[in-house]
Amino acid sequence: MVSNPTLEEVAKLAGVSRATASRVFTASPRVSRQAKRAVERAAEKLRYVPNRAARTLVTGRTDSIGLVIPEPTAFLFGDPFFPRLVRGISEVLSRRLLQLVLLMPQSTADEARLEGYLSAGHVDGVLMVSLHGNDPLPERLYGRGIRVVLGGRPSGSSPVAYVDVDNGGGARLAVEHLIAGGRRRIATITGPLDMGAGIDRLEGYRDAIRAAGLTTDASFQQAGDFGQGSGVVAMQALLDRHPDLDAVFCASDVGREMARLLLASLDSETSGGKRIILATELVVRASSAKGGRE
Amino acid sequence: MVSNPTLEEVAKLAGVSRATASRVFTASPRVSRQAKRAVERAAEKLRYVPNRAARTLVTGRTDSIGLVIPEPTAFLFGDPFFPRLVRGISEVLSRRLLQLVLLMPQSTADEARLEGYLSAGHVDGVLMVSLHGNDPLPERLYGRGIRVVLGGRPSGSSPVAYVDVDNGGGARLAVEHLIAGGRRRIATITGPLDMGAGIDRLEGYRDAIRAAGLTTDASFQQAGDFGQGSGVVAMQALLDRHPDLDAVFCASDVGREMARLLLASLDSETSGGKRIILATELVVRASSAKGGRE
DNA sequence: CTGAAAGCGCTTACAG
DNA sequence: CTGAAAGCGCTTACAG
Repeated sequence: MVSNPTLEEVAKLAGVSRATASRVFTASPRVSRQAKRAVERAAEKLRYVPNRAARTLVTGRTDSIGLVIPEPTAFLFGDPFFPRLVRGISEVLSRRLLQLVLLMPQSTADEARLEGYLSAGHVDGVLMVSLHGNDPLPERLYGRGIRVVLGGRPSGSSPVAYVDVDNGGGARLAVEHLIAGGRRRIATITGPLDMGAGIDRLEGYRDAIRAAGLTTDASFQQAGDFGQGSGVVAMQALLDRHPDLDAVFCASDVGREMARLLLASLDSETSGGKRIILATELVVRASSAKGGRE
Repeated sequence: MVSNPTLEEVAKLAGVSRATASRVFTASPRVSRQAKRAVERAAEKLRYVPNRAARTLVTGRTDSIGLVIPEPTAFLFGDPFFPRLVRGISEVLSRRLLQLVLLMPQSTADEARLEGYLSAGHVDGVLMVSLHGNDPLPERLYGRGIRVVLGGRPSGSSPVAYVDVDNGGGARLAVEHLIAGGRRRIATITGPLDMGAGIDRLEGYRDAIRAAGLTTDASFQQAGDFGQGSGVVAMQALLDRHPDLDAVFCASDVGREMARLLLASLDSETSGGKRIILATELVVRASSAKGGRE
C-alpha cells in the first residue's frame, strides 16, 4: 500500500470536517454544494483515493467479485468457452461498478489459500465455474456464509446456488435430430463425467437413443474433457471400435451456447431462486446433414 | 463480507487477551505454547479467519499481487503466451504465500476503475504485461508510488521498471541465420508497432538485412499483432507483393521463449535494478531450412 | 511471555 | 447541512 493522503488531510484543506468530506465520497445527498466543491477540489489537489481497507472495515463491502476458475491455465486458455464467459461477466459487473477479480487456483495448496483469501472478506461474492467432481471449495465457502453462485450444476448434490442450462434436454434434442435425419449408429464423445454438464449430456444422449429403440452400449461412448485434444483421441477410439458409425454426438458442442445462456441469466438478477435451469435450443450445423462426417 | 467471529471472541474463548491471540496469527515468537494451543483451538472451533480489511488497515499490506493484462479477453485467451505467463507467475507468488489476482480491463472505463482499485491499496504490487503504445496506466500508478513492474519494454520512454528480453538481438540472430542459409529475399511479419517488442524486433530484422548488404524496403514488412489470424493475412499480403520471397521472419516466433525468460527473471528477485534485459538464444526449427516455406 | 491502550483511515448514527 | 464521537477488527510498541 501507499502513503496516500488521508481523508483527514483532504477535510482540512477543504476547511470541513472529516464527516462532511466522507459524505462527498459516499455520494451522500446531505452535503452543500459549496462543501462538495471544496472537498472535490482538495481531493483532486492531493490526488486522494479513499483507503479501501478502512472503508471495507466499516461498511463490510469491498465492491469486488471473485471469479474462481479451478482449471490449469493451459487448458483454460485453450478453451473458447472462457473468454466469452469472462468478458460477459466483466461487462455485467463493470456496469455496476464492481471490480472483477479472476482467481485461478493451480493446486490444492492454492485452493487452500484461496479459501482463506475469500473467507477473509476480500470480495463481496464468488462466482465459480468449471467445477469438477469433488471440489470442496464451494461448500466450504457456503458454510462460511459467503455468497457463492456456481456456473453449472455440481456433479453431486449441494446446497450451493447454481445457474445452469438444460444440458440433458439439449443433448436429447441434438441426438433426436440425428435420428430424425436417419442416423442409426450414433456414438458420443462425452464431457468430463465428474462434471454436471458432462453427466447430464450423456444422460440426454442415452434417453434419446433409448426412446428411439436403438441399441447402444458403452462401446459407443468415449470420454473427453470438452477439449479439442481429447476429442481427436476419442474419435479415433470410437472409429476403431465402430468403423461404421454414422454419427457422433459431441458433448462439447453444446458448450458454445452455454456461455451465452449463463450470462443472460447472470444478468437477470437471480439472487432469489436457488436453481436456475435455462432452456436450450438446438443449433443445427452442416456436419449433422446427410453425408457429413466431420 | 461475512459476520465472521472476531479476534476478540477467539481470545475470550481461549482465555487470553486480544493481543496474545493476535500474536498467534501473526506467527510472533512471543507466545507461550499453552497460549498458542488454546488460541488455535478456539480459532478452529469458531472457524476464525482474520479480517483482511482490519489487518491491512494497520499493516499496510494485503499479501496479494495484481497482474494486469489490458487485452480483450478473446485475444488474450487465444494466445499461447499467456497461459505460461500466468501459470509461472502464479507459481512464484504461490511459493511466497501471495495471492495472484488477475485483472483484465476491457475498456477505458474499466481502466479508470482499475486505477482506483489499485490505488486504494487492494494489492501490494502490480505486474503489467502486453502493454500497448500510449497506455497511461503504468505511469499513473507509478506516480502514486505504487510498485509496478512491466513485462516488456514500453514503447515510449518511461520511469517505470520493466523486465524484457533482448528482442532486437534475438531478431537479428534469427535473420542472420536465414541469411547464412542462403536466403536473400527475406520479408518480415512484424508484431504490433505500438509495443516495445514489436518495434525492437523490426529493428533487429532491419539491422541484419542492412548488415548483409541486402536491399529491403517497406514492402517487405507487413504488420501483424503476434496473433495467428493477422499472420495469415500478412503472409498473403507479402506473397501478393513478392511472390518470389524465399524467407519470412515472423516476429511472433520469438514470443515463445520470452515467457520462459521473463519468468526466470521474475524469480531472481530483481527489485533493485530498473531495467533488465535478458539475452535471447536462437531456436532453429525445420521451417528455416532450405526448401521450407511453411 | 502478556495485557492495556493507542491507532490504522474510514463511515455513520446522533444531536444539533 | 454539519461536526464530534464512536466504532469497524485488527496489530504493535510499551511497560511490565
